[in-house]
Amino acid sequence: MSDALSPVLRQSLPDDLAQRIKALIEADGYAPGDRLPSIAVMARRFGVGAPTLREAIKKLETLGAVVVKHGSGVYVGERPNPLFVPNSVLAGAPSKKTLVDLIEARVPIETTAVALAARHASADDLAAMQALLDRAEANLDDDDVLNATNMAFHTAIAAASGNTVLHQLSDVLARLFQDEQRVIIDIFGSRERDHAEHVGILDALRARDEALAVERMRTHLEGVRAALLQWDGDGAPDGTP
Amino acid sequence: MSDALSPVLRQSLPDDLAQRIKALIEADGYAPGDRLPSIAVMARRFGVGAPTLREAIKKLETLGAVVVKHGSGVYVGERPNPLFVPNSVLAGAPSKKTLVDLIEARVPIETTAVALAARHASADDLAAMQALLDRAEANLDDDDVLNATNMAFHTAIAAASGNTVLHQLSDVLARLFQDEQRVIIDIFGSRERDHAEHVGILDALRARDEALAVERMRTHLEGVRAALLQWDGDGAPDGTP
DNA sequence: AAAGGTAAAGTCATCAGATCACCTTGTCAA
DNA sequence: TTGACAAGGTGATCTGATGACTTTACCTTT
Repeated sequence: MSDALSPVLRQSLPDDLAQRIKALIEADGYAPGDRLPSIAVMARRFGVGAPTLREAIKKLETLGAVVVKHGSGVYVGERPNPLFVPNSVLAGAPSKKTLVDLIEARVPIETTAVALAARHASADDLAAMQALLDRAEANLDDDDVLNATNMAFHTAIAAASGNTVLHQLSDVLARLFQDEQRVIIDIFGSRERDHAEHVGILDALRARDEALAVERMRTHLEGVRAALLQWDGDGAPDGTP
Repeated sequence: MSDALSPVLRQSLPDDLAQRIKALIEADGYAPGDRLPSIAVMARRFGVGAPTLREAIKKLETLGAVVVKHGSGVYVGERPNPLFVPNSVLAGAPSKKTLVDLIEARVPIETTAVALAARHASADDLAAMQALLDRAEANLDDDDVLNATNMAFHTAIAAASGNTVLHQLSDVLARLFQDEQRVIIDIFGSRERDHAEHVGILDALRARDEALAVERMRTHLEGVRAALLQWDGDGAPDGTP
């Protein structure tokens, strides 16, 4: 029935190697940040040529499993085993429609996350969020830092939900949204309002008021969405139909 | 302030090439399935060595932008520009906790998608869903086909929502869940019930009954979640903390 | 003329060896 | 102690060549 006598399901060598390197990382207990054996050594050990091994490493690098530092070595990535990764080779800026879709998708995800966080957030989680808000408040005039910090705040909430998938989802979506967030902030000068809303969300979390936290998160995101809709964006033509 | 005189922000050549190839695809109007110039030709044209170009292609392949067929050529992928891609080098099976997190994350996403689908689904969308359900019903005894078809049904709903991000999210999450879905189906023999629930959801969509569709989708997913919680899974140790 | 198999050309897969660029570290001098 | 420098390790990239796989065109056979 199915393709029986296929050529032993010949997976490409680099793909196979990527699996093996991944297995090696797990088996030998390499931790994030650790340096792996040099490419030359690994190539010899696996009995393959260096260029082939490089392809395997390129794949792992694309998936965030490893980080390659020229002249230094190959290191285990911070999150060596993510469920999914953002596309790092996106063509041009996302269209306005994509941005709206993005923010609309964040609403259900982040409201769910904040609800769980209201229940599960530890004292440490809350402290970390507070630290982020403090940092944001101290950098209301530095858009780079502010933007990164705000993003980290949203991600911290998702992390506190205790749900790995929601956490990773928030992380990826926020990252995709990041660049454009800057533009929006620039245009609408919503720095103070955003910050105030963040504070409100954290307050609700501290009070363990799930419904309030959800409502404030929803309002917050809807605000961004409204700003986005007003904006006469000149995003590149949508490359992802 | 920031690192001013960095070495011109030297991006690696393969990464740079990946961008350029992507740009080439867009600029020259290559459509999904089209064959790109041969590796040798592209290498010459870009003025780089073949192994280097291969690394670039490996990256694009990992991100789903292109598909490489041995002895045939390099082709543009079906979805050349996804916002994110599932990790194709996951270490071992996901833990039970990850699976529960996965299904819990699907609830807000797919209920939101089905709500939008109730409003926006076209006649064609509904027909496509019906076709999938027909195919599922005809294959209740073939778990491979059944599973793939059910997954396609969920994805079809998300597609009909009109929201690209929700669509891609559903797609990726369903794919991550797919392998384990089989185990669950096997254990709980929920083939008929699942199918009936799918039919119910489609009925609600046809009736444009948003609330009902949402409720049925929620019930459906909660059922899977409940089954999962009952299951004494022996998933591999969680590799994604 | 049609059908089938075969051979050739094109393309990806992989290797080997070498050179250059970059980072790290240890040494030596001030 | 401090600073500069020099050497070794490591990744980055190129060239050139060989093998494997696909596709296609041709040629033989019926």
